[in-house]
Amino acid sequence: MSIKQLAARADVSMATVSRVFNFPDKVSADTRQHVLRIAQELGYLPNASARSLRTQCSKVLGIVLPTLLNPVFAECLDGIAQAARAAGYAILPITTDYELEREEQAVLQLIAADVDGMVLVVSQPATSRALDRLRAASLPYVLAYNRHADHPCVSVDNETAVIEMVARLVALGHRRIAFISGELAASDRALQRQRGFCEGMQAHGLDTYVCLEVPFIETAIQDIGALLDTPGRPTALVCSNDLIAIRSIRAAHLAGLTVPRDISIAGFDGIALGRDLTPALSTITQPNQAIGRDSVQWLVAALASGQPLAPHASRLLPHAFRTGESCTTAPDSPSSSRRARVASLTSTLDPS
Amino acid sequence: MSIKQLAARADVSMATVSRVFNFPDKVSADTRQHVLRIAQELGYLPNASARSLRTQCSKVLGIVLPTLLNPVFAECLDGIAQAARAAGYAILPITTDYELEREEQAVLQLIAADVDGMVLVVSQPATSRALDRLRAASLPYVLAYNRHADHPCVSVDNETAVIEMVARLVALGHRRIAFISGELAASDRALQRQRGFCEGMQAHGLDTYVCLEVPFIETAIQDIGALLDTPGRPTALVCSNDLIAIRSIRAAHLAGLTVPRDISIAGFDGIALGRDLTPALSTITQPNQAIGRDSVQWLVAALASGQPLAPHASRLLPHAFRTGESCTTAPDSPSSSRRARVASLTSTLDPS
DNA sequence: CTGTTAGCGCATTCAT
DNA sequence: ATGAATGCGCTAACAG
Repeated sequence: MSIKQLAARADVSMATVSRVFNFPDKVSADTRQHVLRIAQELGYLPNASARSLRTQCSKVLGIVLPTLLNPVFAECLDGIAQAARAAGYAILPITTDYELEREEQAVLQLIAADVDGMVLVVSQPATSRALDRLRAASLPYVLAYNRHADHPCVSVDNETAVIEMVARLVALGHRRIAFISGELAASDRALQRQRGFCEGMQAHGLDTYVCLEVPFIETAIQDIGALLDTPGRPTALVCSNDLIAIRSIRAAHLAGLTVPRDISIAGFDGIALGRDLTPALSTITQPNQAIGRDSVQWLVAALASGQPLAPHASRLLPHAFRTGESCTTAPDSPSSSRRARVASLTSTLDPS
Repeated sequence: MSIKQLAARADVSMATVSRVFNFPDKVSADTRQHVLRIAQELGYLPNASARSLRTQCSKVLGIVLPTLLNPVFAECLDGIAQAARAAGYAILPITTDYELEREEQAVLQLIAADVDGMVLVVSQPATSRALDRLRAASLPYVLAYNRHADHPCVSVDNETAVIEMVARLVALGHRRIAFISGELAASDRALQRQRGFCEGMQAHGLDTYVCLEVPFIETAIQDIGALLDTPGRPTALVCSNDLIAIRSIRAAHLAGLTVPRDISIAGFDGIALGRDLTPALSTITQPNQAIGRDSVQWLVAALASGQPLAPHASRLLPHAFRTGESCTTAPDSPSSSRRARVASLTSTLDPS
């Protein structure tokens, strides 16, 4: 079903049909109804490829994400999809599994696919070859979760968030606090969060702290278990993301520890599932859907206005602290009375 | 950068350039190298819209899913993305939030987007208007998770799986078993699973069972809690999916019950996260990524061969039982000794 | 308000 | 092995 056939059936010109769909106002009400009726009958739908070719804009956004298996990015993609739909754009998502080579391939494929712009989550904006390609093609893009002065970014203040989380744990009496992260080289977020942890600890004069990197999910729980099996084990863990926090809770359980009675565990990301866990996950929440939504809206606005996306206009969205049940006062802390523990179970003494 | 410009720079015809990319063998090695070198320099990438328009095939697959916020579909989409990439296809995913109207809109949008075929998860294949549209457009498609004699489907045997799960729980001494599901009308899977539950219970002469529908996630935990607060409360719950199982564990916790000591809870779906939970989720696993992968491979094979997708060739992928820690012997069962309970903690007495 | 025409970038005849 | 010409379906000038 092409515009030509429809035009023939409706006994009007192709241009009129085109106007009916693109500028309804520029057509008399009569002919508009007429054309629409026949279009309905014939099941006519304007062909996107032809339109893209002609207008040089595809109404498609390329999306580059590390993975969909981490709910953080699934939630973000959900936000992206919503915003894109609202703005009349389709999305073409590609996952990279944190592999730099695939980031670059993804960008090349999306350029070839004729996308109007991209939203991407890369590992390291500073050194990304994918971004070089993007600039070479002078395609508009927004980075989500990443943060870098030379690129337009939508993210949260990872460093400050973790500094604040450390302060909360310290206020709960914790002194031996460890930081658990995935592969640090895999993302700038992980590095920012670790930096925040170190700064936060030093700010409280706690300079002998542990940072544990658990690169492989297969062995993560064992590695964390080993840390918890030491005599001077930490009384609290700050985890670089919620999935690691969940595994840490499991590691603690396998080590015979109860969360939060024996050890407090905090996450980062605010995945929705964390609310439903037992114990409910205490975590730093980012507005994942909003990060996706805002990235798209900013990109679309730039596309519409023709204005370039200015890196200095990058947005930091607010983080927050979700009071769950996985953090409470330190076991050896003076305030760690029975009353305090019971209260923690009702979520009132969580870091707040 | 168009083929014309590249041809001019390389001092060959457009046709030759086209051959270099589509039929490298039909060009002499010399000119091929020459053209490729210049293409590299100029950063030439064949334009997808133009190619689609010309060849009438876009190398894009439309994907229609209920939501990405349930890890089941995120995992499935991951499998879809992998298989599509391997076959040289891009994907255009749209989520519908279980709304029939949006299923239909999605299909129309994807038809207009010129996709070569679709993989979709619909609510009710039997009555789906979206599928009508698809047949009207005579576009190849495969249904994932759905199961219906008139459509090509890739799914698991939901009914049998739940029957078997009931048998396992009965073998563990459970008699008062309840079934918890989301909105039954929202999907054929939910109905199949419930049917399996009823059959499974009757097969053991347990005809007084409870089926609880918790349509709204906001109140789900409270609704389940109410069920658990009754005197003759169930000793085991079979949940229609893993997210509900996780919420049930929480509901049990809030009701002062410990899982699995006081109550056993089983899920359905096998989301990866379930392994890392505490207690690890006992659940019926489906091969979510494989469901996505197989759907794509079948669709792509049909596209390549021109053969239609025969509904009777629908595939049932094998389900399995993941032995977690959320199920054990019934509290009032004779075999529910201390030893049995301890063993259950080490995952050896889970339904198996 | 409506019709005619040209061309977006490419793959594919048909020549050579 | 290579080149010239055509049209996929559509929109945007321009003409009327």
